[in-house]
Amino acid sequence: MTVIIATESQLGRSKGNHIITRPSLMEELHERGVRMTAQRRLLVSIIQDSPRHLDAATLLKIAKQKDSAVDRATVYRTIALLKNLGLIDELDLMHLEGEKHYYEAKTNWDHCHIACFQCGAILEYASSSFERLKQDIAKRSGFQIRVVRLEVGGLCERCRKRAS
Amino acid sequence: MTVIIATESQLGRSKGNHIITRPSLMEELHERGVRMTAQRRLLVSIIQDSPRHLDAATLLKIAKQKDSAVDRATVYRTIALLKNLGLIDELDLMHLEGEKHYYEAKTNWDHCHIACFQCGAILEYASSSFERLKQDIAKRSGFQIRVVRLEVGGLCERCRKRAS
DNA sequence: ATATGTGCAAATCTTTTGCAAATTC
DNA sequence: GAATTTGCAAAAGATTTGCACATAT
Repeated sequence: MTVIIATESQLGRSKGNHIITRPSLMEELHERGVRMTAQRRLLVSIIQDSPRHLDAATLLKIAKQKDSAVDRATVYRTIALLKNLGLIDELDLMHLEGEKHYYEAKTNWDHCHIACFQCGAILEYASSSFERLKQDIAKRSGFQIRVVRLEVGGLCERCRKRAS
Repeated sequence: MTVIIATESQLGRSKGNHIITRPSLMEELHERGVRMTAQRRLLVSIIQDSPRHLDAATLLKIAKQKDSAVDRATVYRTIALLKNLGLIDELDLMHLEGEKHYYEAKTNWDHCHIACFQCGAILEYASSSFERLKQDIAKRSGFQIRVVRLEVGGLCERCRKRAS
């Protein structure tokens, strides 16, 4: 079971003085002159609007409800496209349910995903200390950072209390 | 506080005043009363001593050189055992070469892995800001953290300069 | 002696690919 | 019309599983 405690809705709140948003995938694609097909539009809008993290199989299932012709291969190819353009992030969510990958539209602030091994809840968390760490890493390592993935696994507050 | 940058081989140096070490897997297993077989001893010692990050197939290949009877299934079962006991960490290394997972004996300080998309170099990086972020996350989320995975992808200094 | 671990071979799950037909610009 | 994308079906890659036999305590 995947329970989402704070996702986009709450994530879009504020982080200090800053607002966390998800830039429009469609616009980004257009700006980069990417050829748009009906299926791409469909898949992209599903990813953009999904309230939960989608894996390839789920994305396919949802897409098929609108266009039964959509094929697995197209889903994977579209994911690869978006990933290579840096428009979506790939997550494992600590492999709580198998080895699949999950995807979400990139936010203007990186955030981490915290998964509860007990109940499967996923919490999203953005903080300025994360930003500071990124700066720190970039400066000291000399790397030009393109993607960051921070995932945490443990026991959520409720499960921790229940266990003890 | 000082922060160090190190590749696998250099990891084990120092982090400020602290020494980064990899506790003995064998001892940990013994302490927990885990039944030890010849193959477990072999696999565990390979993981413990490996200077690079191992994926299941590579671990199998190395193990077979010592004991040709070792089977893939045993490798996966041993990895699962160690992972569930929290004795090894699982990494993706940004999927630079396929979807496989890599494993390493846990260190007493969490560290992040930075991968160069261009040349494939992997840099390991431990810092006090990482520790601070972990504290921050634990406190704010109420989670009891068990595993942390921070992976970064980008261009290393050399590739960045070469590209421009 | 009993519980646990292992090899084998087959199955499962996720992702990728070659190619002819369809679509976009 | 040329270049790109798609469906299909097959392949590939990574990991898991059932079961009879072997091993550890």
